[in-house]
This record gives sequence, structure tokens and C-alpha cells, in this order.
Amino acid sequence: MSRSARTPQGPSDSAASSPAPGPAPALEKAYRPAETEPRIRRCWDEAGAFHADPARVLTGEREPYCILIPPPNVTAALHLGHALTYSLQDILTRAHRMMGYETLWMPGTDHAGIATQAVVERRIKEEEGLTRQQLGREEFVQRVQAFKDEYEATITEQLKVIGCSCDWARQRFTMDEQCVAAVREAFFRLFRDGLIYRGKRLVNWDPVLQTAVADDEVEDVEVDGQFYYLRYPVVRGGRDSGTKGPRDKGRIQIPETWGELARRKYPQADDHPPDEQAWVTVATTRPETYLGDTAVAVNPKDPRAAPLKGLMVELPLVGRIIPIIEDEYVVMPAADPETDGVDPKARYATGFLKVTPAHDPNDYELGLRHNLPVINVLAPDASISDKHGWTDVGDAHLFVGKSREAARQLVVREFYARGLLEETRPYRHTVGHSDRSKAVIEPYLSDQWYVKVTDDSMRGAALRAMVAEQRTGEGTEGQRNKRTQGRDGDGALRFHPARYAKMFETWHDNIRDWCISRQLWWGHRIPVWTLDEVKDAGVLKRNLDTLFSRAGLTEDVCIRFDPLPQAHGHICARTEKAEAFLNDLSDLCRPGPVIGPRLPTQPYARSGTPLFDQHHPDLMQEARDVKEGIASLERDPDVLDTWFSSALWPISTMGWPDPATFPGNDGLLEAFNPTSVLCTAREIITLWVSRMVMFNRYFLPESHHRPDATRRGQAATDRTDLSENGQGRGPVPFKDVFIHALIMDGEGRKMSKTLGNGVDPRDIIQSHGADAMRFTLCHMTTQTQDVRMPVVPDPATGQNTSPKFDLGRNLCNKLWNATRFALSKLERPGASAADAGAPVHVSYPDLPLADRWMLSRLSASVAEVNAALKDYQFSVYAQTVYDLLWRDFCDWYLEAIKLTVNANPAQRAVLRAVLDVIVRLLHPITPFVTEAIHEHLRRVPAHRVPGIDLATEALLCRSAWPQVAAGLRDGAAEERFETVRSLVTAIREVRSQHKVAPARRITLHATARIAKACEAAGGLVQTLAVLDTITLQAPKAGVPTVALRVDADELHLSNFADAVDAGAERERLLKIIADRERTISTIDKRLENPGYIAKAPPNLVEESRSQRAAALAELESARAALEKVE
RNA sequence: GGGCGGGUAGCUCAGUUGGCCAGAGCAUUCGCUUUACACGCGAAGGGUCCCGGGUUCGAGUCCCGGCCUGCCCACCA
Repeated sequence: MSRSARTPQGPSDSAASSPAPGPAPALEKAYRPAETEPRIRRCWDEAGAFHADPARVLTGEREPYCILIPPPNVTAALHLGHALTYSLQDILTRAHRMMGYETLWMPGTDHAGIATQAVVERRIKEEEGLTRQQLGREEFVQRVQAFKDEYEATITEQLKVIGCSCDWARQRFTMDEQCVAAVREAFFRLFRDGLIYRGKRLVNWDPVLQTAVADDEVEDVEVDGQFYYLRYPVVRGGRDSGTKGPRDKGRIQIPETWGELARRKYPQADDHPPDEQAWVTVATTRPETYLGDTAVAVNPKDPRAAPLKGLMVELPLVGRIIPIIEDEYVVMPAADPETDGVDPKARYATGFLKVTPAHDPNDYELGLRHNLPVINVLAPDASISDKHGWTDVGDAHLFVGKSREAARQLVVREFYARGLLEETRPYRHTVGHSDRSKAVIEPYLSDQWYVKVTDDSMRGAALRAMVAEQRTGEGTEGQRNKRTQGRDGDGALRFHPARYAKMFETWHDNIRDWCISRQLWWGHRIPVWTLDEVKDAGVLKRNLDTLFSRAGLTEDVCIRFDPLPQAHGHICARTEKAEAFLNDLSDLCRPGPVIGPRLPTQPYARSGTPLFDQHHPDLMQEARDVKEGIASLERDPDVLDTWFSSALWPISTMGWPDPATFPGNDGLLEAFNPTSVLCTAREIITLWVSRMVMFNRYFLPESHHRPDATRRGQAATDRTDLSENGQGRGPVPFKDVFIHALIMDGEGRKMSKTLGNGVDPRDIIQSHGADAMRFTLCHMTTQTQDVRMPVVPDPATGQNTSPKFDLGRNLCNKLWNATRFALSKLERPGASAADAGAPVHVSYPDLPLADRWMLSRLSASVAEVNAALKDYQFSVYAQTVYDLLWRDFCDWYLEAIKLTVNANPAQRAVLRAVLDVIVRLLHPITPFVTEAIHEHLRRVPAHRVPGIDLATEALLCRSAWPQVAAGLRDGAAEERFETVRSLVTAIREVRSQHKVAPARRITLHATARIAKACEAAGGLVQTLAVLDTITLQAPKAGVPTVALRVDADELHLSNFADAVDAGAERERLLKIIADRERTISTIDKRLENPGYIAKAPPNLVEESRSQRAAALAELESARAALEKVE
């Protein structure tokens, strides 16, 4: 290879700022990813090749294409599952960048509240033996921050090594300042709009640590327990008894007898003595919670329900009179409990369910439906207590102060003593235990923050966002289809594959309000300060208004009071300034002087000066007035659910609510939201996708909907006002949702950190290269199947690897060597100067058959790739390019041109163009090797090949996607080439079967048609079938020959051996005979079926007949030949 | 319990509205230092398309039932 042959040429190379540092190294025999990939990555970095410019969209110069990275958790390094999803996103990104879109792939990471906190907590416990409580909130959060920094760096490095073409200048983190600002604003608006409210919720309470724990920190343990059957006496009294007694509880009830129940037609009441006190029996595993019962429920379909109407029961000892309510939720007892397949609940149920809203999640729901009181009978340490909401203790005071376990024994004993314990039955069931303390989890009622996602501006907006044809319209809001017709921005959300739309829809139909508070330290702290024991809400409100007004914070805070009796109020801060102010005010409102370090939950440590006095001396009087009206003002200790900040990802990353605050965000939202596609795995459709849709549509104004191409020119000057809410009519955050396969380990389990079966993509990159990994993953990504990826230790390094990635590595190597070959032809010494000087005119009709065939295949493949990309059919894409490169280009085209290319400049032009097209088609999947090849290929002068358009830049990643005209499809050329191919294959088959020495040149006695085809193929047949001559003459008598058929033509081979190997020939012919006989019998079966002739399409019948004829001809000639052999 | 997938060659997987003798890669066997590539080239063997019914001229493909397997959600008085 001469140096002059690689002198830069062409317009793009004249640019002084060519980012390629120096000449590309010479092409080695094998492609070495380890040397190439880091170098190519540097080229991309130095060129800033992936930076998106919103201005080009806003001026209408380019269409936008945008993908938001689903931010990986900073809990651990990425595994192969991540490598898959990010490879696919990079493929889409790179393809569209080449297609001329202004392309933005927004990178970032997620703080992943619970998961990260748990990992760091565990690590600190293991390494230092300390709990987070011992460290204190401030110190602990700093430790998590340090951990996050470490893993964020690792993850970023991994993404870069994989080859991700993210816009690295815009990398975000869900808790960085920009995202914090978005969270604060979003929370504030929802709070102001009444969509955030305070509600009760049962949390998982750890009575030992006395803290709420997250669901995934609860471990289900199977334990042997008991079912206790308790009798509650039935009484008459209260409203429905007809006697209007005094309202104080439980004093006028009249015991109900079995005799009375019998009169009411209560089933089996006659089995009991008529004068005896009647009862209902409830079954429970937790008898001690009966102290908090506020109803007994029965299924309305239960025959006992009607006779009990209007009656009540009395809780033994407590004396509380509670209603018998009807609810479909109650499981009726099984008729035959021994029968298999009966709901285990039904097997143990009595049909009566004790309802304890304060201590059971279902009972809580039931209580809400029936407006039942909620009575908490437990202290935070899970002992029975009358200090936390329980007042009517009655004779049950003997339980107070006992632990759960002791109380349970005591309750059972007391019931037994009174004849109210019907029976106990052993029962094995799962009970939640705290991961850390191992204590049994107690469902414990507490105050939480909720987002009212059931509001139409949330749920309705999410459902209306779906494209019409993917909606079933079933569910609770049947009318919703109509409401949305024709509204701009609605109906833009489409799922790929479509079946996931249903999951999205049904989830919303059953959605409940979203609890967003989490009892954690790592996360966005809730920007709300609680006013406790408000003396006079009206006065306080006036004082607060005055204070905030004088502080210039009127727009920055929102004050709300709880509904009557207004003992509590909440102030929500919108800005950092308001947050600081409220912190100071909170200090001032704390009893006693404000001196010294603050409580460990407060991330501030200050000197002894009263803060408010120091920062706001002129507001002291107003502040004191506020302090007078309340007992305390404390910031809510909880943080937000991680998904709250994730839900804002499409807008927080683009600078919402105020792009001017942080540099580089100007115009991003207008240019790139709605984004093009969200690419993710299926498990977060509900958690994440839904919430992004709701928030995007809620927070972005209706007017944000991106103007169409013709209007976009003016958009730069006509910005949307981001301070205005969309109220559910704003744009969707993305138009397509592509749900891809999951990577499983060798046993078919999902790759996950907890299982420890994750494979680090860097291990695979080390053994095979990033391109090989990407190609293989892409190739495996089909629409339905999850992918199994068994890994083995690499014998060389001991790290994980898998022979599956050989597929991709081999492909890269094949491309590399095909390029070496092509370059050797294109850069022939002596040829280059002439090539450069004189433009080569490529005339399509004059091209050899092989070239016309190749161009036809190329055109078809480009169309297939384009269609596959549009449909997210990644496996089809990879397979198509694989076949094009390997089967068509290498196996046949390169072989076909070997003899003629040196002498034919037009053929060299085609060779260069075809290779260039293939390299570009492959670039999104295998960016490194193609970029490395481009460094060489772009230095070879390109001559115009009609129908092929290739705009070239210094870097391939910014060069144009290949345009190959559909007109290059050439059916005739493909057919003729096919003939040549089957001829070569047939001859090779004979050679192999007759064990002809590979180098031995043999003679083909051809028909005129075949001979003509061979000539058109330009020596291809001679080379590949190793022939000396192709002749029209029949072989001379006595010369050893074998016969073969191609299409309808019978041909002969001679000179392949000194004598025919009768055994081999016999075997060959018998095989043909057996095969054709099988074919004929199959076709006959079809043709002999009268229904087939009558009903099948005539062309199929005709095809069957001609197939039969062809097979018969082949069969007969093989039989004739066989006779000659024997 | 509800929902959604998958079960096709030894392995990992394609097979788009039913219609060529069911395909690919790897693995296996045989033959090749053919000057781009042994990470390669050529040839070969290998499948009751989970089971049982049904619709149809025709089913891997559509319908019903069953078995095995995976995932998501809910729940466990």
C-alpha cells in the first residue's frame, strides 16, 4: 500500500479540523478491537460528534430525534441487560443521526432511593459495624453521595466503552441541582393545585428499630401459626333497633338470642337453644388486634347476611358495639373444605371477617368504603397501648402494656375462659419480617403524602395519550375515547410490540392514588414544613401571609390547613430561597433558644446566634407572631419516592421549569420534547412510563405541542410559557415506547444485582470487543423472546465470557478482511493516480452480471434495513446486514470480481460504493470497526455509481445514511446469477462426493443457456467450481463422466477422475432418487386431494404440477445414470 | 388469584395476513495453508415443530383443552 494512495482527497478532507489524529494505522490481518476502540472513542470525543444543537431544530433546518436514557441506578455497575438496552438505543440514535436528524441522546443516572440507601447501609454495617442512625442523617447522606459519585463514574465509563453516542455535555443525575429545581417546582404546583394531599396509609413498621421500612426490605418468612376462631356476641341496639336511646356507646344494646335469629330465618339457628346468646364466629391469625375492630363484615351473597341486617356485635371485654357490614370482599366458607382447589381462604373462613382498619391494609380499604372508625391499639414498639388513638378500653385494660405476643396469648385465654374461643387450627403462612432487625413487621397507620393520579388530569390524560387503535376503550371510563377526539397531542403514544398497550391501559383502570413519601434519608426531601397545634388558623394565616409578603416570598410558598379542626397546617416551598427561609423560621419556632448544632435529622450546623435574628432582623416581630400561634414548625423528615424525580426526567433534563437558570438548556424543551422513543424493559411500564406521561402532560403547557415543520421556523422567537400548566393537555413525553427483551442467565433467570448473576459488559468487551457484543445482542433481540445468556469463565483471564459473542466478533473480522481485500484492489499502485485524475463513468447496462446482481441485492437489503429499523426489528436488521455482507458480498460478489476488477474501473467504483454502503448500514450496530474502516475508505476516491448516494464527512458517525435507489432492483440479473450459483453449488457437490482433489481442474459440458450464463458471470464458475473449460461439446465416448442437472438442463462433468468411482456415484444417485421420490410423493398427495384442485388458488396448483414435472425429470435422469453405473 | 410470554435441530433462537421438501448461528462429521479472512473456505448429517382435540383442500402458524416453563401485578382474615 503506497502512502500516496492514502493521501486525503475529497471536499470533506480538506477541512483543517479533521478530528482523526494522524493517519490511520495500516490494516492488520485480524481486526483488533482492543487497540481500535479507545482510539476511535477519542476521535468522537475530540470532535464533539454527539452534541445536539436545538437551534437547528428551532430554525427548521433539521428534524429532531431524541431518546432519553432510562437512567441506570447508581447502586452498581451495569450488566449485560443494560448493555442490551443501551446498545439498542445507540443503534437508533446513530442511525437517525446519519439519516440527517438533529439527534439527542440524553444521558444520566438515577439516585434510586431505597436501593442505594440499602446498599450503602449494608456496606457501612459490614465495614464499620455502624447503622445509619449511629452515623446521623447528614453524615449518612454524604456517604451515599460519595458512593453515588463512585458508581456514576463507573457507569459513565461503561457506557462510553460500549460506544454509546450520548450527548455527554448534557449528562444529568436525578438529584443534581437542575433536577432538584424541577422536583421542587413540580411538587409545589401539584401541592398548590390540590393534587398532592396528606393521607393515612399503612406502612411496614419495624417495632424494634421503630421505623417504617420499604417493601423490598421486608422478607417473607413461612411460619407455623394458628387460626383462632373467636365468637362475638350478637346484639341489637343503636339506630336500627327502633329504640332511640342515649347516643353514648354501647349502653342500651339488647343481647340477641338464637331464638330471635331463628325467627329471622338465620340458617341453622335452630341448632342452638333458643334462649342462648347468639354469636358470629370470626377467624383470625392475630387475635390481639380484635381490640381495634370496628366492624364485622359478611358477604352480601351469604344466606346469613340478610337475617343479620341491622344487628350488631359486641367486642368482648372492650364492650364496643360494632356494626355488621356487607362487603363482596369477604370470602364465603367452602362447602367442602377438603376439596382440592378450593381457595385456601375459603377453607379456613367462617364467612365473618373481623375488620381492623388500623392494623390491616385490606381492612383499611374496607373501612374507607364503609366509613368505619380507625382505632389504633398499638404503641410504636408494638405493645398494646391506649395512648395512640384508643379510648374505649372498657374491661380490656388488662391487655394494655402487653407485647403483641403476650397480648395474643392473653386474649385467647380470656376468650376461652368466657366460652368464646370456638377452636384453634394450625396454619402455615408467610409473615413479613424486617430484613435488618428480623422483627415481625407490623402494618402501622401513618401520615403520608399522595399524588392524586386518579384525577382526570393524570389518569385520564395518560389514557387519552394512547393511539386510538391500541385502546380497547373498556374499563371504568368507557366514554374516554370520545372525549379525546381531535385534541392536539392526544393519541400520540404507541407501544411496540402493541400488546404492551393493554398492560398500560389496565394498569390505569385500576390505579390508586400514588403514595410519594418514603421513610428514607437518601432522596429529594419533601419541601413541606408542618405547622403543629395551630391555635387559630385564621389568625395564623394572616400572620404568615404578612411574614411571607414582607420577605418577598408570596409566590414562593403555599399554605394549606388540614380540614377541621385545623390543628395542622402545611407550608410548601417552591424555591431554594423559600426553603432556607422556612428552615430559619423552623429554628425560631423551636422551643427555647436556638443555639448549637441542630438535631441530627437537620443537615445544618450553626453557631450560637439565633438564626432568624441574624438573617431576617427586620422580620422578627412578624415571625414571633407566627411562633405564638403554633407549637412547632418542622420540615417533613421523609423523602420522595424515587419515581417522582424519574417521572420528571423528560422535562427536568431539558431545563424545566426555567431553562435560563442552568447553562446549555436554551431551546431544548421546545426542540426535543416530545422525544421520539422510549426504549425500556417491560417491568417499568407502570412505574415509570405512566408517570412520565402524566407529568409531561400536566406540567408542560398545552401550547407547547411542537409546531409542525412549517411553523417551526418562527418557534425560536415564539417560545411557550413554561410557567403555565398543561393540566393534562400538554404533550406526551415520547411518541413510541419500545419494550425490548430481557437478558436471562443460563438458567433463565433475570440478570439482577441481588442474584449476583449479572455479567459486566466490560468482561465481554475484553474478550470479544464492544462491536462484537453489540452485534450479538442486537442479533438476539427479537420481538417476543427473552434471551438466555449462559456465560463461562474465559480460559485466558478467568472473567466471564460466552462463545455466543463469537458471532459478532467473526462478523467484524469478516468485514475487516473484506475491506482489506477491497482496498488492495482500489489502492493498486499505479492505478490510483489515474483514478483520481479521470472520473470514471459507470454505466449500469454495461456492468458485469455480478455487479448488477450485487447492486440489486444491496438495494433490497437497504430497504429491508430501513423497514426493520422503523419497526424496531433489531434482529431482522442485524440478520439482513449479516447476510448481505457475508453471503452476498463476500461469498459471491468478491469472488466473482476477483478476475476482472483489476481491469475494470467501473467495477472498482461499484466495489467501493457497495462496501461503503455496507459499512454505513453496519455503523449503528458496530460503530468502532466501521469508523476505523471509514478512516481508510474515505481516502479512496469515490466515483458516482448511478442510484447510490453517499454524503461523506470526516467521521462516519456524522456521514449520511446510504441512499440506494429502489430502481437498482434487477429481477433478471438476480435470476441469472441464481442459475450460476446453483451451477457452482451442484458442481461442488459432485466434487465433494467424488472426493475430487481441490486443485484438480475439470471440464463442464454445458448447454447453450448455461454456457451463456457462465460467460456473463465472467469466469466466476471456472474459479469457484475449479474448471478448466466449459464446452458445448458432449463428452467423448468412453471418458468417465457424471451427469448433473441445473434447472431443466442436463450437464456433464468430465476429467474429474481417471475412472468413475462407481460406489460414490451410486451413493450420489441413490440420494437424488430418494429425495425426488419423496418430493413427488408429497406433491402427489396434495394433487390427489380433490379439494386441493377445487379450492386452492390456481397458481399454487400449477406450481405443484411444474414442481412435480421437474422432480420427475430429475428422478428419471438419475435412474438412467444409475443403470449405466451398474 | 389476575395478566402477558415461551415450549421448533445437541445448544441459542428465526419462521410477518395459514400455502416451496421447516431455516440461521454455534456444536458435530468429512475435505481444504484456494494470496482478504482458519475469527476462514467447501460439503454433509441432524427436527413425531410439547401433548390431545377441532376448523380447513392445506396447520409450526388459527380455535378449544391439557402439561411444562418464565415474567409482571395483586394478595395471603
